Amino acid sequence: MPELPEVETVKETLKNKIVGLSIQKVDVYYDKMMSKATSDRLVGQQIIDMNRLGKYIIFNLTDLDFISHLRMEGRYFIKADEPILKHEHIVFHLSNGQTLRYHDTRKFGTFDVREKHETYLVPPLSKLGLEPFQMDPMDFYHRLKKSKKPIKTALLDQTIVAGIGNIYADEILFASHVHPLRRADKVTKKEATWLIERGRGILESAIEAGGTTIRTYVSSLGVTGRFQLTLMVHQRLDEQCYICGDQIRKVVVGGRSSFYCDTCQKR
DNA sequence: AACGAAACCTGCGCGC
DNA sequence: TGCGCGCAGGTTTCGT
Repeated sequence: MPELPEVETVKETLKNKIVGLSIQKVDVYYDKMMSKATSDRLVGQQIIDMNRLGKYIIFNLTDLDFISHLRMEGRYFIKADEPILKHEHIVFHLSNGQTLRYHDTRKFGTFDVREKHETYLVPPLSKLGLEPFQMDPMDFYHRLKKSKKPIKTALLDQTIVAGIGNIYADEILFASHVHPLRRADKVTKKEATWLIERGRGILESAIEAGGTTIRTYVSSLGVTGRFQLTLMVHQRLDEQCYICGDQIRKVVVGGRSSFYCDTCQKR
């Protein structure tokens, strides 16, 4: 479910609530999600800081880094020590008596523990490209030049640029007037620059809005997002383009539903 | 090397 | 009311 802005919101919310606390016990209710060896390593560690790279949340612990990816539907909640709910798969017991709970309807989320010196040097984080905020537009242009994939697919490729998911990819393409099926190596320098710069703007706005886009996004602590971001194309099939009035269309690219305006976005 | 499909899971909305 | 299908904001793996 979450893309960079949502993950940033979750990370910031958690950071304000749990930094300084220690993990006293970890209960895993769905074994495939986290091995005993992994959960054992977390016990006794203090949460020193929290960071994010792309869509990964990084818990900086005393001796280790704990890396969490929410995939489609992962969420964190902080609760008192009360009965667990159906989709709560991992419960971290903290030193103030509260519990941090990992909730994931589809059980897609992943967890990794890394030695601090290797965190960014080994997968999964080592494989990530730069985020749009750090990406130089011309550097991005040259990366696109090497790819014959549709630009939509390239934007979703986390090794090319990190943090963009299906919703923001559609929005960024619309804002840059580029058709989702355009071959990546056919994107011009001007367009590559638009994709990065307008991408930054869209992601920043989304972060300011509390990381909300579609549906009832609920961040940590059960706080519902504010829905301040108006989506220009995503999920707007057959509705009118806000710019030209043409009908928004849909095409499947790389297996992902892609919404676009055939008039505003150049093929 | 490159691409799409399938896999990992569950729930929801839709048409019949 | 129930059933089957398609779909979901992600990523990896498998097969052609």
